[in-house]
Amino acid sequence: MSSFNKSSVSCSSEDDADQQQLRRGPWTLDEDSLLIHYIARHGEGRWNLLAKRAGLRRTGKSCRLRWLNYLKPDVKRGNLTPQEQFLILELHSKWGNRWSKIAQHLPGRTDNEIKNYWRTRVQKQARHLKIDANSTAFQNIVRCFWMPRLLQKMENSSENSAVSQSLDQVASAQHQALMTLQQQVAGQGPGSEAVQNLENQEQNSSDSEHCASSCVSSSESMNNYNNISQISQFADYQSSPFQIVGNSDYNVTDAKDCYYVNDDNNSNTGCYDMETINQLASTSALGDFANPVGDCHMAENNWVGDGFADGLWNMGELWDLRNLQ
DNA sequence: AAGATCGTCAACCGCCATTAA
DNA sequence: ATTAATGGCGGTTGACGATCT
Repeated sequence: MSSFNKSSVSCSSEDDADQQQLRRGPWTLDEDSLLIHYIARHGEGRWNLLAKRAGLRRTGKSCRLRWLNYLKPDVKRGNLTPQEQFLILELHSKWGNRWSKIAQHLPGRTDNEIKNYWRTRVQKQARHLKIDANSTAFQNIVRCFWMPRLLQKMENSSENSAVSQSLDQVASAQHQALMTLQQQVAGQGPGSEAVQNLENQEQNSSDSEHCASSCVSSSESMNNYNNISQISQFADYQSSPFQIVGNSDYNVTDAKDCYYVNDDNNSNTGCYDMETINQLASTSALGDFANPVGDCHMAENNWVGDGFADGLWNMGELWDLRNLQ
């Protein structure tokens, strides 16, 4: 932490003297307490002034950051749920590194946290695969492997692990699925478009529902959302987590933290939130979605876990897959 | 057991947009 | 209209604990 405690050159002016006294680095409990109590009494804003009046030898920016990212009461801590991870992946595919915008759709999560998640978990996988995290190939891998796994995980958790598969079954299913994938990919031309081709092949399949259940594809992911919406049609509309609304973009309402998702073709717009996704995961219909059958069928429960790096990508097998590209 | 390496995440930095004077 | 202050955002850094060798 020594690098944070640089002392500035002494100066006669008052401002510079203040600067010299500014603290950096990790916040102490006392500082946290000062900030919390001051904001409780006077509210947020005017951060530079706040810092001075609260007796904090910190920059206004530092105070703001500490409050927004850590001290604010509604800041959620702990591991991101599969639902949250799913949303991050989906929203990032749509908006890119617009962390703040993405964070608006994950109540209690900060842009910093989401950014850290992306860099430490998602980009790491891209690095291991030696693929650019922004490449189409990687995005397709995310859609075809990661997101369905998250949905599966959501479903599994919603079932309270009542139904458990044996490890042998899981390993066998995944192995079989991978073999299928590899066969498909091997049949494609060279280059990083292999997975894309695979996905296209899926999309060109005559069985559109099968396709939808196999990949969560980005520009096409909205179609899958529509599939979810279709699924919702089977439910009682009063209690359905989806609502049809006229919004043309992702949006969030203060009242319900509800996500309005519209596809690019201006058809159905689904409104859903974390709870919604949870509910969906518990439906048998989504079960099909979350448990892809056929060409992209992967069934390893641990692919998506609290520790992403552990079993999520099954790196060796993805390596094989990548090498076939 | 100890050093090296890795992963996570809080915090900082610089830039830009907005607002107030 | 201009300028300084402030707020917000995305990128980056570095401390520290965990894991590996």
